[in-house]
Amino acid sequence: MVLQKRLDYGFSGYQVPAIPRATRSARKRVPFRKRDEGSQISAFDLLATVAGKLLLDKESAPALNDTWSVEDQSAVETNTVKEERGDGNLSLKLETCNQDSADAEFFASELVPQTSDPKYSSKESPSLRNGALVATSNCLERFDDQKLMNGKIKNEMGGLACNVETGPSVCARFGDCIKPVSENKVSTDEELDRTDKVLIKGADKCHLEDALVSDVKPPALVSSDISIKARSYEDHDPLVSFPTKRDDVDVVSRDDDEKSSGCTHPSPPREPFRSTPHIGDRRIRKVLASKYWKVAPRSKNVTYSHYDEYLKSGHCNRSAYKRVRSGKNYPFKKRKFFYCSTESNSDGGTSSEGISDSPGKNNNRNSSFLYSKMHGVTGESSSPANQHKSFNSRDSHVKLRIKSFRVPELFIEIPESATVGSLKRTVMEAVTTILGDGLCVGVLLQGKKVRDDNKTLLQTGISCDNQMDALGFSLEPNPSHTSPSLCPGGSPLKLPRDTPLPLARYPTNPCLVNQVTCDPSPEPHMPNLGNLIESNNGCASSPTDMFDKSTTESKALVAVPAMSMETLAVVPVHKKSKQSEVAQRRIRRPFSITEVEALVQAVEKLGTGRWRDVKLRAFDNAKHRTYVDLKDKWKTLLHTARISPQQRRGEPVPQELLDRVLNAHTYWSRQQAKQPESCLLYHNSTMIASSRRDVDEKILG
DNA sequence: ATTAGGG
DNA sequence: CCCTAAT
Repeated sequence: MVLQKRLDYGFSGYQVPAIPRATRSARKRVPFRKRDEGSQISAFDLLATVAGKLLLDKESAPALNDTWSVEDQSAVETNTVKEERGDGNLSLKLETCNQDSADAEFFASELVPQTSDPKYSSKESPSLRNGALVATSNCLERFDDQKLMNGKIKNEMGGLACNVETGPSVCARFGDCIKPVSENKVSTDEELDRTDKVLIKGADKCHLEDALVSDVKPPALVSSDISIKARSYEDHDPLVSFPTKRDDVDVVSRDDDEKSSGCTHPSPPREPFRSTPHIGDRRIRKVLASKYWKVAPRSKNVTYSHYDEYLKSGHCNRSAYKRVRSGKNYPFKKRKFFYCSTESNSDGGTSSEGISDSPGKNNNRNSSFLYSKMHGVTGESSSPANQHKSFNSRDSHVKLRIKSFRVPELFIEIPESATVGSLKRTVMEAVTTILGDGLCVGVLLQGKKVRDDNKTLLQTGISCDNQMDALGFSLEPNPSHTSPSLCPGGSPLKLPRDTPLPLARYPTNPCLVNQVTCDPSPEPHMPNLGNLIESNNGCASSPTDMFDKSTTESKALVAVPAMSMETLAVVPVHKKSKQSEVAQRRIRRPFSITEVEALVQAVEKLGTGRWRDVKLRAFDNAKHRTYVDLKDKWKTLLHTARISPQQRRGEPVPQELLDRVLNAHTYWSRQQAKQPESCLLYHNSTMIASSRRDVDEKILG
């Protein structure tokens, strides 16, 4: 609880999947901008792979690498959304808390792909340009490899799945097999061929010709046990669906419909329906985007089958998908996620941008509403929805929809004199640090943290039958990364064996932080790293075991980019803007002997119980000493005076002063019992220990 | 806003 | 130092 208070801005949610454009509008978001250095792994990727094991679209990745900045403070405070640019970059949304200690929500969402840009469609993927991205992909690849080794990976193009729980091998996969339709497979399968052609045609008609890329979604990863699919529903990219016989227009409409198919059965069956080829034209997507969100009835599985098979057949082999990763096919996945719209989505529902009208869309839209509420859930329960019960029942798999992760809170304090730009930077850095630092995933059930990683879902009580609302996930700071320096006590957190130590994400020297923030105030500031630590503690019992399985993976990922976060996540400064921000604990400022002297003197004169007067008299110009502080100090002085010298700690207080404290205390105590006003009496009778000067002064006063 | 005390 | 209840 305490922690909460300290946060000025808490990032409580990280929304992984892209939010449909329409939706976005509803929510306010603060755009983030890209950072100069491109060498680090994107936070997004980290989240996806390491921490959240979420499958994210590659598309978004590029953006993450960039630095984010808050548009402006007001936006943050007001929860205003700034429109992100259409550059296709990922945008993060920062939502501040209007209420007291409410946490701000931080969302990362991907932008709707820019359809029109040809370059993306075919070859150059933004990622390539960005070194960071490259790194990412590598990491990802590793995962892929692992999976492959495990044999669990499926080649089909599936939707992204997020395996939260079990599999060691959970990895986020980004576009596994994506190829331009035209290029890839057409030749291979005739059947498919046909389809493809059709598709292409449709595309053309739509004027989408520039980029027809069929995106194949990565198959859902199925880990042995249970896989939670973040985007189960979305598995089928709308675009994919298009293969049907419809004409151009149809294609569009289809997309919408397709979504429904998203939920697939995890492991066992690699049903054709699962894999969904995507036609990857950005434009198309864009167009379709509106529809994506809608829930579609899964009627079309059949339709896909060909396609799926085709895909399975091996068109998407590893190489293919490497390729994909590296560059090209970002486009498809995102949508999937959200077929269940979040609130925003629902809101966005309004946004049907110029999309072609495809009949039947409305239906989908409605369904999306169901989820509208979920959006806001940042806290404990991330309410995964398992909406389609029908799917669940048959296999023992629990299907979850992870709406958002709770991200560890960050405390950001900035001097009022700071510029908006610095605020932006600060937030950016804080977020980046957190996100990039490697995260653990926490599982919350009924608001309680599930600490035992070894329990099965069943044992834990997580089952399809349960209200999924009770289940939540959280992203927690990776304890291993917490810098020892942060621990005041000097007892650094234990590092888990596996963790990569070398990564020092947080500045060792707190001061650095300050520099960054430019806190004008003369007073020393302490870094507020505490919250990080605290939150860690608060989390799971042993951070280490938190994600055993994923450990390996995460390690790798984390290590790679070695984020060079020069800045600390936490930036100390003072910001008092609102009550909402809980004040940070004031820095400790031990009383100097001089101060003690002044205090004692004042108390001798004024007596205890008149702290305001004491303050005015002796500490009027010491703004950091409040009367409460003085009162507290007196309390401790008294205590110190009463204990043996050996027990005293800190800078020793002259015995003489302590004696005076004792005397004054006894005297004033007595006075209180009797009559309040006898300063003189005190002087006359008790001043033995008082110095001459004191006496004089008192008398004078 | 202060005081008094417990934490 | 913080937090609160009680003034």
